[in-house]
Amino acid sequence: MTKQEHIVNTALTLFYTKGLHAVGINEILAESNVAKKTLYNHFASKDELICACLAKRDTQFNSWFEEICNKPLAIEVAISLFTGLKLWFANQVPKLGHFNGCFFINAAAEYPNAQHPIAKQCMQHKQTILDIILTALLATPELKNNKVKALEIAHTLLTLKEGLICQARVMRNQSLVMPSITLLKHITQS
Amino acid sequence: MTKQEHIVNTALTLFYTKGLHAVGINEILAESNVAKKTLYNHFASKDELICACLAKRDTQFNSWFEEICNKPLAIEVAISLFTGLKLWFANQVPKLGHFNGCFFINAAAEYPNAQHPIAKQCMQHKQTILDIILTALLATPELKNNKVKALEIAHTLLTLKEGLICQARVMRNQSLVMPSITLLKHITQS
DNA sequence: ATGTGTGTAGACAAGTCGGTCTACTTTTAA
DNA sequence: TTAAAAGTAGACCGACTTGTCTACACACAT
Repeated sequence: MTKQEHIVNTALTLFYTKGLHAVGINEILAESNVAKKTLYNHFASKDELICACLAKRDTQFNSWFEEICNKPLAIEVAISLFTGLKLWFANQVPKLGHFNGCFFINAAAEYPNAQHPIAKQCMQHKQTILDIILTALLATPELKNNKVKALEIAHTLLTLKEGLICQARVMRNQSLVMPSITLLKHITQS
Repeated sequence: MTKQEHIVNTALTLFYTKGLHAVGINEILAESNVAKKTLYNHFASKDELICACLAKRDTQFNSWFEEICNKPLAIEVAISLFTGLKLWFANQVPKLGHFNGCFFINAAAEYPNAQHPIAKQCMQHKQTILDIILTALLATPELKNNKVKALEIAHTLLTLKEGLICQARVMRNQSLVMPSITLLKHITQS
């Protein structure tokens, strides 16, 4: 593992756990046992380091997300999506780390200016997630010839996903109810 | 308007627009034309001021939310909820100010420690919102004798609401699709 | 009129922030 | 072997942070 990767790994954990503004450069240095000069050799600024962390999390998260969406039938995509989320919320997905909400929603909350590179990267991530769901749905026999309906279902599933993540984060898993399979059937069949 | 209310109003706008960590005491003082001593006469710390802002937003938001949930039939509650959100996202609800996502989700993102007073207040807000939806549903003839189903529907509507708010915030209203009325019918009837 | 709020203006303390820079050491490759 | 590259440790800079405190002004009730 290169120094650069090591810094990003440490920084990502801290940023995701405590928030972007709450973690200072010095804390990252202390935690990763790296000299300040080394960090600034690899990243021009804190913002650039944050962007690298977002990129890393994007890769990490999407690979897991593609896995759980990869099911042959539309209803199975939906069910797998929500059982996967449930596992994540219960900290049973090691590669995603200790659950602390959506890193990109959290990051966007700290950088409200939509033109900021960090905000843009968060937008991009959400678009990618939608694409992953849509691709999975379009690969099913039920929906491969109905792009309009597939897109509509993808949007609904995405909305439920984001809603569940926020509730799991803010409510700390209390008062969290997953969509029933009956509901998912309605969504994927109607 | 008392000095205290004036300070909270100014602080709330700044906090909601720019984020909690991003806004300093001095910026609030400059914007509100108030002396530092005056602020610290009314609030013991920045955290306490933030809590006062959360409380103010809670009152403000809930009064609007109760209005839009106050419909005689379950399906109307659902439809009214999402048309209301759409108006909010489009900045057409003056009393809620310029849309910038859910203040409580944003705040919780900046204070990940669940024991922190700010995090607790965010949790409380979400519980209240669930109660408002549930109360509205239990007042309808379809659901007044079915508390279990009413609670299930309330949770689903809440999840969709949170998901839409996050998407509207992160994606800046791009790629945002409201639940279809057909879907809402399924949810409120099944 | 005389004290008691409550307000203003802003200096100040003590610490943190991101970021630069120097001096020195280790690793690596020609 | 030697020179360049990449690392360490940490002093330092200026700006900013929350919060305290002094000195003063005005309003109002006794």
